[in-house]
Amino acid sequence: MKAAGELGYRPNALAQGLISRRTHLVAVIMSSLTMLHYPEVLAELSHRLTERDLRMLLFSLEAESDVDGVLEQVWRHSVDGVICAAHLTDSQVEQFIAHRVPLVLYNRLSGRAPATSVACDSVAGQRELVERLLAAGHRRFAVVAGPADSYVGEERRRAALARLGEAGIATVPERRGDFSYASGGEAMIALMAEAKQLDAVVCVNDLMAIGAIDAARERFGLRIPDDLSVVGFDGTDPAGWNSYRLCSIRQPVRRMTQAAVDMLLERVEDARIPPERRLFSGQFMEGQSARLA
Amino acid sequence: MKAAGELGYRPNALAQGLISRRTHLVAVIMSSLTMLHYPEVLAELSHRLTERDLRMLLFSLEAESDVDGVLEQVWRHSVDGVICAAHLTDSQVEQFIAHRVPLVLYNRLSGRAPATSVACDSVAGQRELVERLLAAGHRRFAVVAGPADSYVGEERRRAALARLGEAGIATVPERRGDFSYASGGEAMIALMAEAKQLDAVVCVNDLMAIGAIDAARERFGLRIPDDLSVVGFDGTDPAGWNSYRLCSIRQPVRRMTQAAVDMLLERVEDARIPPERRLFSGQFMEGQSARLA
DNA sequence: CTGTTAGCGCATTCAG
DNA sequence: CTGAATGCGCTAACAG
Repeated sequence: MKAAGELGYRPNALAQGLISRRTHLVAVIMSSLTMLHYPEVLAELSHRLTERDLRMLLFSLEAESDVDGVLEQVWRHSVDGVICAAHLTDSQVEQFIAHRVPLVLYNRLSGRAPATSVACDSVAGQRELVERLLAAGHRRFAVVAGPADSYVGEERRRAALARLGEAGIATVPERRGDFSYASGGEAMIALMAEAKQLDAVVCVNDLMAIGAIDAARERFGLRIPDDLSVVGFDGTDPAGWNSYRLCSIRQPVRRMTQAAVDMLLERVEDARIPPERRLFSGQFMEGQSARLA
Repeated sequence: MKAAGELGYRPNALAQGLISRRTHLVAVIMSSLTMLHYPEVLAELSHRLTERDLRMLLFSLEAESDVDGVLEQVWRHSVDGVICAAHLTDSQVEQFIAHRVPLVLYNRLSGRAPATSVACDSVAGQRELVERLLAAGHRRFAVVAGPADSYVGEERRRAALARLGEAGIATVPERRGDFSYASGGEAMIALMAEAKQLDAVVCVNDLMAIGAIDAARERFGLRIPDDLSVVGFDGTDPAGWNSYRLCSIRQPVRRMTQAAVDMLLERVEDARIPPERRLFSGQFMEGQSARLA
């Protein structure tokens, strides 16, 4: 043992993994890495994994259709588990059970197939945002939604529309973006063309809200929040920049990633632990992009 | 073979790697994942690696001192090669040679120990920025530098000061930040306190430039670029946002990551290929944050 | 060309 | 408690 250390011996992780059936590898699957909120998630995940003596095998998807290719690699590398922040079909979720690879879904729930997941409560967060806007007297709303196939995007959109419906506001102009800055601006411009007058624009993520604000200011000379309120979602760094001071819901990324890693590791150590869903509340950030009184 | 495919057989990557000595694993080492420029690099790297049938083992550093721990893991996992965007000491670079693991440095050069690297030409880029500012008549400059131990940060800082020196401008107030938005704002405030009057602030990255602009506007009511010119470096997404339209140098991330992967793979396939340095020119982005005429 | 065997570097078992 | 044998799943070299 001492001689080993002295001459710089390192156990070979491949051989160890091959025989012990524990590779200390966790695959992380993410859709769009550049989507502003994900870098923070990734950084936190990386640290939480390292703390637990796990290594991260990162897969990012150019198109959602690449998932099968990624899963192929995942099986071959006999990872200890997978954290997935991309859309999985029921059949894909079932493959994890078949391959006996523990899975934790990040910020999304599974469909029919039950799976362990950790998520930020989009519904509660989105309702709170709308609620506050309503309380401040806003009546003419518009929504900038995400792609129809985005889980969180749709959840937030529906939550916003539902809460507006409860307040008797049934017709709400909508536009879909792709979560990007540019699409937020385009949505804003389209909405302004459609609706003569707007009080508040609800965007399902911060980046589109930022794009919307920039477009509202530049194209229409609107003052935020005096002429128009804009709210976002996620609580990313740029949301806090002076130029925006976005009213948003901050996801507790630290605790969520911690939970994801903990839940995954539990199931690595005991595969019989049943699926579990953990929902975290987001924190309301008042900012200055919405008139709230 | 057909029966194999039918019953869903997958070759075990561990066993393959153990015997063939090719794991198709590439370790990517990055310092601060949240540093705005890196998510883009990471996304590109991921795609370029996937194209070449390689998987990414991602290590992010909380502190630069973690490097040794990371390298330990790297050796154990017998990766095919490493792409490193974090600071390495000469002794660490030499360990790669000893372990016969090909290494490509990203946006940094090695010290004494020769290593393959790909980088964006900071000196040329920074000189171009300063040059244009000088040509437009700016004389009273300030510099917002990065941490003293950052390779690119120092390179850009020295390039800016050198070019200013050539123009006969010897005394330039300086502040160091940590590349973050907040530190850019703080540096701006400190510089305004020190210098009575400023024409241009040269920031060594976009994020600090954005922070500086926000602080200049909010704390001092300055109009950019009428009252003050601010330039950044990197050409990240937020630099292009309407609120900033930063004058900056865009790094050709796509080509740089492509080159990094290509150069690495060459050396995986033939370990005798000698070290090589590839320097890419950044592209000047005029933006609207600097008065250039 | 198909079928067998050795061994990659370990952990785990068993005998001594 | 120390030491030798077995096999994880594969590839490569070998024999039939």
